[in-house]
Amino acid sequence: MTGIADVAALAGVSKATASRALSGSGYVSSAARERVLDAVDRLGYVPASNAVGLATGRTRAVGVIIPYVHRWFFAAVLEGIQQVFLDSGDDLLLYNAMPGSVGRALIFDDFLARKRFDGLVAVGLEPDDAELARLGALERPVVSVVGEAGPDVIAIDDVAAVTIAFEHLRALGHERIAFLGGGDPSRHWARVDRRRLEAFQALMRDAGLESAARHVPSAVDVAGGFAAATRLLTAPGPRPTAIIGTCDEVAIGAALAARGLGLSVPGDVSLVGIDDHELAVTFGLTTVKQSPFEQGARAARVMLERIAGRESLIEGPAECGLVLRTSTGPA
Amino acid sequence: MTGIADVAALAGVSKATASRALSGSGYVSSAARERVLDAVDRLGYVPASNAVGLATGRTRAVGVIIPYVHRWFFAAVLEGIQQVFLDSGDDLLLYNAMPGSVGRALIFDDFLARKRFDGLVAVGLEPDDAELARLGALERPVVSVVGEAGPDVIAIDDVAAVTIAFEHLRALGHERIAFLGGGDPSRHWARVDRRRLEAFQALMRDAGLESAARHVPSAVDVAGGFAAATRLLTAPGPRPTAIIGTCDEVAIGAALAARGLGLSVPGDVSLVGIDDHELAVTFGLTTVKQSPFEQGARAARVMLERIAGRESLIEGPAECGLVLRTSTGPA
DNA sequence: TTGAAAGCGGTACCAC
DNA sequence: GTGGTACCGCTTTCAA
Repeated sequence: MTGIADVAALAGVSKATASRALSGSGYVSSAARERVLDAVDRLGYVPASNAVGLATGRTRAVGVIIPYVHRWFFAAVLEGIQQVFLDSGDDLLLYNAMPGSVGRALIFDDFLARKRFDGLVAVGLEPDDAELARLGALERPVVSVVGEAGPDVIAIDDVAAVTIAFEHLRALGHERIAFLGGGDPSRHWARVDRRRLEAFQALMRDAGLESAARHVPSAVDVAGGFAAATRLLTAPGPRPTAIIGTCDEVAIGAALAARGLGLSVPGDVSLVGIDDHELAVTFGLTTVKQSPFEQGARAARVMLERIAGRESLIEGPAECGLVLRTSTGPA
Repeated sequence: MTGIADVAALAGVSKATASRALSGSGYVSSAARERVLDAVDRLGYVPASNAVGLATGRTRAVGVIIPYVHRWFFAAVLEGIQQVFLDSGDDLLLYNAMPGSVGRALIFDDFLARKRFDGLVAVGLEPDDAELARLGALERPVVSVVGEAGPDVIAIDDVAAVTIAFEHLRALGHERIAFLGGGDPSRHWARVDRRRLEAFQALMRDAGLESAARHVPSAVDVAGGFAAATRLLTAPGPRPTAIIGTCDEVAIGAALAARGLGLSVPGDVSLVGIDDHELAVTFGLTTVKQSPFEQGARAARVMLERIAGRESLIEGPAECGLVLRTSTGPA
């Protein structure tokens, strides 16, 4: 292995000078610097990161703890995070902490304790108290995307998102509106999902439409939305004229269910989601768009600030806004 | 920070003994071991991994280089890999190397060169020559899942998979069969996709059905399948009675296209995919199932062997087999 | 502006 | 069995 000693030797300087020349800190004559840099690429020298880490106390790595990777939202967040760290030069340690899994316990009990990172980005974590304590013990910055694992949180305003969907439907004249989601039996996404449900209920109440409100709990994925919508649309009594899905996957499930039942969208029932999932365009789904990729990137940038010891503020909630497609129409 | 010196002091032994007691190598009296272990959890001692790394030359981390994270297949592989490393105790470094991106170049030029891992799992990598050279320079084991970045490759046999789909359709009496995929304009998944296309063409030829074969290139996702199927099904001339999608996402796109055109599945057209995507069941898609999660897990286990210096063999291609649902029927 | 040397936190060889 | 000690490769005083 070629180390900094080799570089120093080839450049005819001491290790100390070589180190300074490379880190850019401290005085080095430009002549010396030149020779060092030259030696570096003659030898193809790459600093041993654990040696650097040992000496500086910094790891130049960031941890990302995330419940799933196979859901659209999470995958996009992860890619956004990665992109920023790719050009800050930080390595990314992945911790896939599925709620309730043994793996998750291992991560909190063992992996995080090793502190192989300078900071931790928590995505949709929804930690319990014990987990929160672990995060605190880290003594390292924690930035969250959706879910509240510390002071720095990046997420859309769920109430605002639901309000946008709701008002769009109201403007089209809908009154019998249903909400799919909230109370996912598997308890994932629980907090976000519940916030959205409560926002919906409040909105209906304030509009004097409380009795026209419907709600079917749904697992937060396509199959869940399909099942929930099937129940909703085959239930006795007047059929709702519009459905809000707690996210696009649920709304897409609802679209499939409606088609399966021979119902036309938006003729018989209008559909709105939240997300702007990659499939939303294929399904013509009207939705409240958000950008998980951008949220991940923003979280990563905030993390870089925190690691650098800067306390710059987070500038408000992440953006979201209506994207009109063909799944909504007049009541 | 509490180090091994503190543990040794509290246990009343030397650093050397403490180290031995913890690593389990070398002679330590059980009395001493007991006291050390005791000290460890009184102090909540966790070894500093970079110090360990410096001293041993091992990182206790594994890199995973993967083109995407937001596709079903890749996400599942990643989760499979993570699961195994979670209980081997190895950290997982993620390198999201999207083909053609600047990030990918950075990864190959800078990140990998740091060698912060004991081995690298390459998922669907399809590296070019320069990239392959970089991997070689790593001097660390490389295990691939789909794509050929070294001697150890875990993947299904694409020819076998296509043959299964083909023979299923033939048994139902289909002759005008189309293949969607192959020649993805974005050039991702290029090798796999092409292998499947060629297998299809050979099969049709051998069955004397060459002139009944159709082929429409498709991007390897739902939107791509939708577009390709729409073209195929609205083209002049006799309509194919069956379609093989290069993967389930493409086949699902085709299902949506068929419905959009008022065609019934499988009445007017039968559909088969490859994968058993999580949406396949919702769409009733008949498919050649494979398990990317299991492939990832297997790759991780092989990696553990290689890191340990063992040369155990890979036991043949990953499994795949037909899953019958409702998207295929008699010609 | 530069170099010697003392760590950083472990591991492992070697003598006792 | 156990302890002293020389590294692992780099950064960072401190003195020159």
